[in-house]
Amino acid sequence: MDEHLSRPEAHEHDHDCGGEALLARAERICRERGLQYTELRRRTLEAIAGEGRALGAYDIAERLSGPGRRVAAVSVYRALDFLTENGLVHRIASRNAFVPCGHGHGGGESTVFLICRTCGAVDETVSRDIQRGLDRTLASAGFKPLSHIVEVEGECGACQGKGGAA
Amino acid sequence: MDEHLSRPEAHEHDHDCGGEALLARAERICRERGLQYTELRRRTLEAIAGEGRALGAYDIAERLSGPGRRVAAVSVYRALDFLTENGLVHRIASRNAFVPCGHGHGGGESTVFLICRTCGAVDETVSRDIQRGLDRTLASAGFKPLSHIVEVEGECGACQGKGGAA
DNA sequence: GTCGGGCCTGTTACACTGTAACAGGCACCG
DNA sequence: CGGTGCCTGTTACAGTGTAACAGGCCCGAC
Repeated sequence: MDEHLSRPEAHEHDHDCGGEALLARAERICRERGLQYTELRRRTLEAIAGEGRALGAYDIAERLSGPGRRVAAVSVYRALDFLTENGLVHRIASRNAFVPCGHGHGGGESTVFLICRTCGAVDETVSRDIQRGLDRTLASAGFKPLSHIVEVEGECGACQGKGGAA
Repeated sequence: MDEHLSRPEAHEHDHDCGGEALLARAERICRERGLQYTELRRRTLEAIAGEGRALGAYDIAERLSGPGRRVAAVSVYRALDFLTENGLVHRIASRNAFVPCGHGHGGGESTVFLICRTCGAVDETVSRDIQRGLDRTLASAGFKPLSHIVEVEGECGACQGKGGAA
């Protein structure tokens, strides 16, 4: 099932498609695992979930800061570490930025990030085909995988329609 | 002291992991394309090729510097841009580091980087299976790819044999 | 109740990564 | 000789990430 995190066509409305679900999942996971769902962590997650594109740590820090409150980037990094370890956000290595995790990764499927060069939206999808290809390649190389990243940069469907593919 | 990680006999596959062939290819490519194979570019490439693991730009700058000569990182970045554009080195996004490009990428195959968490070696391989899976996934998502990265972190065959898999 | 420990956050400092802008050198061409 | 283009040196700075220490809070042990 394709679960698209963000669709630029829903521009006027704070498209947290999956946003509410993500926050609820965060709360549940922390409760289940006996972890603390602190305000900083919640607000960090909200900042990421409320954005259709990948956010850098310093961008998040800026969003969380206000007139009376300053959040340092280092605090954001710690919150991001926590959220990443618990499968609530992903790091986009090619951008040094973070996106919400749109689903609870089952097994046997590779997560793939589709990063639009035009509008900056990051779509997360999964592919059993890629996982299978990866498994075969790794097996033939005698390599034992612990983690992997697959990131594709290009043009999303919405931006192709808007004139990019004239 | 720096650990010298090149293991001449550790690999059984055929492509040359950063030796004479790459330097010869660099010279040929520059000649063919009318580009300048300057000393800085050559030495940058040699530094990368002479290492079994990924090197950061500042590591390279340090290696190229000496008692009478200081190479700034910014110069290394420019050389790396040149080498990357001409398919002589690759950037490892998950490490912010660079490795020699082990072959002349044909079409239809995805390049995959296998990064050993134990010894730091980076192996470059290609996979038609992964490319096919990627194509299918992108087609079904309506996404037009321009570039992509696939990086796997884990344990290489040599390190598994050495007790890592105990 | 108080003490102590663990966890979280604030703060400072610093290292690493990467780019912009300008100046100088060098080759090549008119 | 002067101009042009490319490469490199240099400085400055922005962005990314981590180490180390201090303070606050909760919670269990005493």
